[in-house]
Amino acid sequence: MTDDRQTTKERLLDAAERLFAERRFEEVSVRELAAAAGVNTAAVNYHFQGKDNFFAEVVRRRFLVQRDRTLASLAEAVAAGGEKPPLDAIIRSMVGTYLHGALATREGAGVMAVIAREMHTSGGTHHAAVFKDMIAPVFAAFSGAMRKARPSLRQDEVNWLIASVVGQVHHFIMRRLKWESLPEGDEVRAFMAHAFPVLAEPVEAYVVRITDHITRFSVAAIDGMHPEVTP
Amino acid sequence: MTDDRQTTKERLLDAAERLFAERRFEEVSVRELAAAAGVNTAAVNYHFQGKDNFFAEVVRRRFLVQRDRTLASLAEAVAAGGEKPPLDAIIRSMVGTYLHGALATREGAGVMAVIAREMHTSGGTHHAAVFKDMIAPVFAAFSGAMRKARPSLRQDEVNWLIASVVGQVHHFIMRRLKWESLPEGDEVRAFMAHAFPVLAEPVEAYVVRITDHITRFSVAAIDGMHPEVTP
DNA sequence: GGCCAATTTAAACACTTGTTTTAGATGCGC
DNA sequence: GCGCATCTAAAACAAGTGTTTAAATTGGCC
Repeated sequence: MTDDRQTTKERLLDAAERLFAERRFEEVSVRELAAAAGVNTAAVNYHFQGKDNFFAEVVRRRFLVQRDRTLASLAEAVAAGGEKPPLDAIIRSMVGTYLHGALATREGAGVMAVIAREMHTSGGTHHAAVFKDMIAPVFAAFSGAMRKARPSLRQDEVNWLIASVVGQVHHFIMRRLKWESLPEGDEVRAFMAHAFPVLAEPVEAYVVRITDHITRFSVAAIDGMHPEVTP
Repeated sequence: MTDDRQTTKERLLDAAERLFAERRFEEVSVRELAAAAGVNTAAVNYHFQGKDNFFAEVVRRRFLVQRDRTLASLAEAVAAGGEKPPLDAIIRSMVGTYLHGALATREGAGVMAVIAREMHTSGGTHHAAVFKDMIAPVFAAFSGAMRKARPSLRQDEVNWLIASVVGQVHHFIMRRLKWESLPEGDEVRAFMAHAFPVLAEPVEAYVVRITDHITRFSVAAIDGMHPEVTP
């Protein structure tokens, strides 16, 4: 091999991360993965014993990093807030790191997009692992932080609120990904950009702007639905 | 043919509506569609000139009905409110009919699920038509109604608010569809039902409950972000 | 250098996909 | 009954899938 700076295994994982970011599992063929990595087709099966395992490995390699980043950011926001951290900071932390991880970071982008997509599908072998290792811990941490910020909230109320926040986050992630996937002259793309000029801005600006909107929208909603009893 | 109560064309359309409701376009094969309809495989190509056209026909047959139902419900809510219809009624109408159409009606369920899914994918030939005929008019009507209810809102502000509402709606639709697609003993399913007991209830109850939550959440958010100037 | 295991390669395999072909059945006006 | 257009049927087609095979190459170690 002329370029020995990476092993075949690593080249495959990197190429897969890139391809799976923009197309779903079934839409990317093994031959295409191998070609993008510049390796032989059979390498996928030799090193990973099948496409399924390979995909699982691609996801697993990155998403724990992203999860820990999210948890760390949340923990920081909680710690900075003292005994009763501000709700605003908690939601902003969650939404911000999630959006950033899903759209702006080169490393995590693929995986987060995968998760956001797989969340919305029946899913094969992977979904149990993704749920247990990624979604459940983040959900638990988010939930705990919110109850610290608003101790009067019941657990089931918190669950509803989180669902509304996550729904918005996913929607804006998908909206961006869809927009990016449309060709330059597409009329739908034009329509979207007209209604949402922020789509045309660089991804970092998009993330900041969306984070701000979701945070303010959600905090206002929570304060309105569950007003704090001011002594 | 022994059962002449439906033509081959109609049987195909009905079967397709059913199958496309739970699996995406590429996941359902022509052979399977034909088998489910009890017709020959080649019938799809004979009557519809290809799988793509067939799919487009399946969607088009129903989604205009759903669109008109949504617009009618919204128009009614606006009309009932007089000069300045209550925001609550408008959002409840939109969210309610959308959720109901997507989850509870046997006829529209498939198509709405398709749209909710296709909204979040690159999409092939269909997406332009879906956007122009379905999403754009509904968006315009929703947007107009909201500006009637809150005349002080600018158009771009309304767009942001609608995005947050729609994001929630899609999320709760997908959550239900995902839950229904999971097998009885699945641990993810158990986790979801534990955090959201309403998932275990009949779909009508689910729709009502979700509609209420999204409406109250969103109205509180809008009132909090853009308080009305009370003279 | 020579051996052996690990890796890479090109080819083939078994299977599924959407579509086309070719022949046959059916229904209807005359 | 005949003729004709419509429809259906089974089979074949070409292309693509994930995977396996079997030979070739590589790289380290004695």
